[in-house]
Amino acid sequence: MDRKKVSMAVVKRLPRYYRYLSDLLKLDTIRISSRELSERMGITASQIRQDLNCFGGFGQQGYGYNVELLYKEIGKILGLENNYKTVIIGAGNMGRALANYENFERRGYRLAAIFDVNTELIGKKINNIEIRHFDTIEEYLKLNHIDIAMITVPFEKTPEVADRVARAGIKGLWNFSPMDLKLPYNVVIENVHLSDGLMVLGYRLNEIL
Amino acid sequence: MDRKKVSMAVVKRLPRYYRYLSDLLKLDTIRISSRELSERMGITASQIRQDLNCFGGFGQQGYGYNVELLYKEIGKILGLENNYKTVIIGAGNMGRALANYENFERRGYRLAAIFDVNTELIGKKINNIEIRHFDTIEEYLKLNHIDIAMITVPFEKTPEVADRVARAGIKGLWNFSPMDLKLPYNVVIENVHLSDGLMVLGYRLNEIL
DNA sequence: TAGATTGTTAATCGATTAACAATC
DNA sequence: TAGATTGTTAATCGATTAACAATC
Repeated sequence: MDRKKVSMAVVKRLPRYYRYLSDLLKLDTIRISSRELSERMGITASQIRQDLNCFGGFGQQGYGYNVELLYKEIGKILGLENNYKTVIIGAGNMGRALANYENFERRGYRLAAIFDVNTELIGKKINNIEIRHFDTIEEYLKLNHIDIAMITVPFEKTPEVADRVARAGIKGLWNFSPMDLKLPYNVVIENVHLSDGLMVLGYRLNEIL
Repeated sequence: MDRKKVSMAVVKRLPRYYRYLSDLLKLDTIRISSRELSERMGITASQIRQDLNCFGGFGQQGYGYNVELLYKEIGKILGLENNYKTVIIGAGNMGRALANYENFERRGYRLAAIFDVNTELIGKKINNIEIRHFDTIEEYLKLNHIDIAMITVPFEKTPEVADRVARAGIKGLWNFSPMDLKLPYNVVIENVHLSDGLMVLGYRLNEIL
């Protein structure tokens, strides 16, 4: 894939397009114009056409976009056909929430195992996925091809856990601790900062006060 | 507060500043220059000065910024001194995760109650907060001043639940379902799209493949 | 005072929107 | 063919960075 560099602003909008197209598919919509989609999504038709054309000409003049085709193409762009395999590290409430979150599986992300240090949990299952001891993570990653680790361990443990998993050769980390995880390895990191979002809500409430 | 309109780009960076300042405070750092902070955060010093000057001149020439003062000022800007009161709706894994998330409380958000429809849960407590039946939500909101409802109910239930809570006069909604919640009331909504973040991670992994 | 660093203006860069020729 | 709508270029807008005078 040697397409020109696409800006993060565009990339961050792709999952949203994907979601709206998925909804349209469910409504058995065959085709949609950029104008129609723009009205649903509350953005400009121009932006939609610009965004999509970063990746190719998926539409047809005079017709618009075929919903199913566009949906599949965006799925490919997002790498969903790689069928990423994931593990969750930390079987606390957040880990359990993620393990039960149907949306990931629907998008092609497959959860392979859950890890924790609590010996009482080892061997039990969450959503039919076995909980293993974190001490066996290196061995597990050696034997199984895993793409992404979702890290939902307590704040203080996060750097060490991330380091061990990255060393063991994982390619992507999804970090749920309120810190900007940075590692000296060639690993893609996405940080989820839940409280940051809450504070933006707080800011907006404060504004209209 | 009649300051000029501040762009969302700036607002979204505020919680991050707040977090870094909190870390500096813990390290007993008294003062910091925009250059020093910029190196820690991986952004330009110019941007930091621009951002902060949307809200006032918190620094001092030749000195930099007093960490504690700046921390408190950003806290005020984010509305944290309003001591927002929150409720969680949906006592599933995500609801429980949020109820146990210490970071919110530390930021001044106080959880007042949890609501669910599962009668087996009613009266029990999570993190010492009582679970109440969702049917009593209107009554509860009438008797208690609540600012924000965190909605962690199943996808299909989300629009109805949001509607009821908004009608009952809540001011802010924090939505965890993978949909863009929109309501015809004067209510501030922040949507958390966890899977969107995961898909951006997937995109980035796919890029370096 | 001299050095440091802000606050702020101006320059640059990038992202969004508008416009329209190409084409289905 | 006529109408619709894309793909794409050009114009605009906004956000980031650079520069420097003000000032502690």
